[in-house]
Amino acid sequence: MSKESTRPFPALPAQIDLPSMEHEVLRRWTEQKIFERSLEQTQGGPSWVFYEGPPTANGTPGVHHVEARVFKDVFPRFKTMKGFHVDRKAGWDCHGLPVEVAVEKELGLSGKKDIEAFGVAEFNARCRESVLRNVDAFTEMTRRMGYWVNMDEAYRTMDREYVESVWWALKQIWDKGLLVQDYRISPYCPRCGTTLSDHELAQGYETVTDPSVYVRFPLTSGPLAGEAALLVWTTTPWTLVSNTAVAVHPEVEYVVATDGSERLVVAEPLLGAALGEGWEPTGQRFTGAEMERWTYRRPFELVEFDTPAHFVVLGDYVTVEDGTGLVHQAPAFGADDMQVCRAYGLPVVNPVRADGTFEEHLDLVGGVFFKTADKALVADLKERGLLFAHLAYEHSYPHCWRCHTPLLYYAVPSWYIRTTAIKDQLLAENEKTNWVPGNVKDGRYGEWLRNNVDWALSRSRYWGTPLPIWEFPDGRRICVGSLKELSELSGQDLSDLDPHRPYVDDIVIPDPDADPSLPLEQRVARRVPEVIDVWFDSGAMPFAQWGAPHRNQEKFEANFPAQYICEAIDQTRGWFYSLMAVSTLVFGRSSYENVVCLGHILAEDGRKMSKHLGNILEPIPVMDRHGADALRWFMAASGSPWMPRRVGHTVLEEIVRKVLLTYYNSASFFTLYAGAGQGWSHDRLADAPAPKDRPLLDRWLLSELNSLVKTVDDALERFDPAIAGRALTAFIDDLSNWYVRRSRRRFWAGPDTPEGASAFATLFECLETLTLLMAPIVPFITDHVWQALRRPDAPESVHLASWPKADESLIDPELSEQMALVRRLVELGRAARVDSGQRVRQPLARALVGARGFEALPEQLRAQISEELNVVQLDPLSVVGDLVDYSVKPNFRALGKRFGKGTPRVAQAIQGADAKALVERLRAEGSATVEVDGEQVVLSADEVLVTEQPREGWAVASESGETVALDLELTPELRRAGLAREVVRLVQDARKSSGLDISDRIELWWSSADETVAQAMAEHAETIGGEVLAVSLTEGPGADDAYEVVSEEFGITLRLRKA
RNA sequence: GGGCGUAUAGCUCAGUCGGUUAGAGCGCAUCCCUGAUAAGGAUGAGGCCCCUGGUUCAAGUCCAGGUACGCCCA
Repeated sequence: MSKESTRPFPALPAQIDLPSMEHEVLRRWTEQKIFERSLEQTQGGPSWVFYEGPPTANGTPGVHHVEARVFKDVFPRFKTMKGFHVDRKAGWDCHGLPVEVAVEKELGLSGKKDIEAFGVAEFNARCRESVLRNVDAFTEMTRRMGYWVNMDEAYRTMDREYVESVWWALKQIWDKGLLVQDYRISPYCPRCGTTLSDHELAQGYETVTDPSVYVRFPLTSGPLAGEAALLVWTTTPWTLVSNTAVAVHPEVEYVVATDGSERLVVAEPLLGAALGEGWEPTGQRFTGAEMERWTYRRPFELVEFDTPAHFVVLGDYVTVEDGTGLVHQAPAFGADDMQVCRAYGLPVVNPVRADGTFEEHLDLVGGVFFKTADKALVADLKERGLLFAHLAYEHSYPHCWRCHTPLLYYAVPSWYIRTTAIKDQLLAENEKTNWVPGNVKDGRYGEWLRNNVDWALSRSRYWGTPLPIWEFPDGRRICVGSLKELSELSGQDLSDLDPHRPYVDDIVIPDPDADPSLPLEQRVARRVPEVIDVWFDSGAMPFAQWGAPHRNQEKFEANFPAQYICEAIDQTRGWFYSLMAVSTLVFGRSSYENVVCLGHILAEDGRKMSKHLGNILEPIPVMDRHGADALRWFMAASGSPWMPRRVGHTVLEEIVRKVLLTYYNSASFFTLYAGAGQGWSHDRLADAPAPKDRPLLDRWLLSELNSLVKTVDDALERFDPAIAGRALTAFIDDLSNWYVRRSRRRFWAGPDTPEGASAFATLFECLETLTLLMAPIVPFITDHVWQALRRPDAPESVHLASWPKADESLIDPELSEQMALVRRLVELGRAARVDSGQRVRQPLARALVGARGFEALPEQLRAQISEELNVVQLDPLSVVGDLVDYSVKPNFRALGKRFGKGTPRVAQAIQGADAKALVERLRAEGSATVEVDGEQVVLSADEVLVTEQPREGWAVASESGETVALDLELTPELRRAGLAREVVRLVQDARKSSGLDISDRIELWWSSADETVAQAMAEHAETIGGEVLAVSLTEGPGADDAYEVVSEEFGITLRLRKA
């Protein structure tokens, strides 16, 4: 026997302050380097790759950040316990507009002009600083919540090595011809001369009145050429100058209508709304598809078109909500227009200059501000007889949030990645991906992929990865894949260059073949001004986190692809997409196999958390109040993680009480008794009876435990910790509120008795395994409990231990069923007790039970019922014979299988049969016949549900065909036994309130004027003495210094003192 | 406007393969326990399973349509 195995069993005090326990555990993890050791320990094992989706280091972390971080922690811990090596490299997303906006606010700047006046170098330095500040806040939260991730070697998307990797990837895409420049329609403020982000756009909607004009476009080809005109509606007459086409919906029906003098084409559903009174359909009708490529005469001949245009095109986005169902197309001023016209190879004609005015040379509108031009244009249309109607139209139109200038949707040259070229590949990669929950794959994400549009990559901003494209004055372009390459091209050593603006903008690439007599500017390539979409940064993380391929190429290869990633649902079009797209573009395959997407976290009031609403829950204060474990359990195992969930103090308190403290109290109970008296130690496990030789209660718990291991393991393998959590909660409840409660006496008896030996072994084994199973979800409390419970040769931390395996031989479904019946019967008995007004301490003579399976219950299980209900005898209801009423119901589940359509008739026959006769035959012969439509049908016992109830004189409770009836007749003997129980309780109370230790022996005196009490005391002296650890039990007043209890209710005075 | 999701007790949520007495926790009411005890437990009340239609011997569960809400996108 080793020295350590004889140590007194360490106690877990009944009271525990969870947050301070967690701080202590955190300290120990750091001191003993538990995380590092868990990685070393699995070094040789198979690797399981996890990618950290970098949180945007913008703003401080909120509880919603805890959600994904819990999931990012639970599965790596689980896999680690299973022997996998799970490298966990943290990362921070550093670039992007939100960072810029925050810094702008800090500096009191407003817009790009301000930033440039302030200086891009200084501005970007401030952005970097802001990011670092927030990284610190995230680091602290991450540590506090127990998320094990290597933050010392975190990747940062703003680091030189990272940017270089991104450049490399862009060059791969460039080399494949998929990185191209094209127009992009962006909201644009002509006064500020800048495009606006979606976020800025949302702030600037104002209600304005615009002209609403209906214009005739006379047809020049097709069946209606020269006879009719298309009627087109627009609220932006100034765009008619650039009219390029007219879009119709392919499936909408268009009709020709006439007022007797002219013919117009409109969508049928809008006929009345667009034309008003006096117009009749001519009967001619066409689907949109039939009208494709009909040509028409354009409204204005002010600008040149170098390619054929001005015909009908098909667009799915056309609606018949308002207007005429025929939509004027000006691709320079509308995203839909751009997309539709591009598909027809139509040109992008844009006569509006960057300041919002029309080009000077144009007739009618030259030099006029775009909005101001409406008036002259409408007047001209009217004069030429093209204007059909002119109304005022009030609607909400975006304005610049800064200067209130109406915005222009404007074609701005922009860089795109032609993801549409790899769409099929993306769909194929998605097919191979395991999505949790599964519906995202074909739903939200699949839908997004199927409607894939090219990735608009460039941003006209400052704080981002600069687009590494250099351009010569003659238009030749070079895409640069590394600083080394840039050094070679530029002829200077740039290995220390900060690859951000403005420094990178200063690097020029000389043209070796250029005529040296030209001015310098004409002989060098300069970088294009844009930076790239931050989503590309994060999508590049599989290789960029290692700086690959410029460095650590082998690390990248060993960690690609990932087995697991996880973020909230809003990342479907964000990181989930960029990660898959970048890898598919560069390597031809996706970079992840399993992806879990979580629902959002809401405030307790069901709304989004926002400063404005004042319903924000700060993560660290929450964890310091309820504990990180409670928050982790909530995130992992409460409700359904795929759905939006509300978090607040109430739910967390419930988790603490219901799950964490119940678990902890069971462990604390165990250590209390294991440390009492002679004590229990791990070497006793070897002496304990084999599981199959233990009492049924123990075998039941071990059966439940091993089922639990299977359930939890299976659930975690399927990335569903909520299922695991529910099973764990149920087991904890079984353990605490049935096993421990029913076994108290055996623990009290100590580990030296045969029953005690089993009880200690069983409870220890269950707590040990339960602790392992809970460890990935609630790593603090489990490691704390582990310290008290662990065997001498067990690892120092539960997180260094191995995941348990289920012992299937201990799973006994029949026993499980039987115990479930026992517990249902106990509940019925308790209900009957409550009805009868007889408290449980008063023994009753007997209970009668009517329930399927009752007669087959082993004696040990019946004893559980009679002890729990405190009845002397337990009998089947049938013993009272004629005093029982029977009722029968059809068991549809069983009947349905056999009779199908005939089920209702058989069911009716059962309900109509003589219940008593039917039951008696079923009991006697195992089958019975009923008549159905003149035929005899033989029924088996399980096709009929029997309920039996005694007629009178009993306290009865009955549910779902199961009945418990209590005999309420009290004999004097039973009353005395009840009194003895009351006395025991009084003494136990007194022991406690007089401060005695649980194993202290006492001297006990009693006196009573009641003859019945005296008789009870005499009769039950031995039992009472044993229960309360009395070395003596004497009638009389007792010692003066003894502790006294007087019970008027039972007419007895008791005195006790430590022996 | 499009896509996706959700709707079950006052509240938050489970509900397996479709089976006829739909569950849990919180809250509420009434109690119990008092050697796990600043805890714990029992019992009870409380249901248009969103609506309409369909499939089926049988629908909270499957199908279609609608309504409401949420998210993403326009």
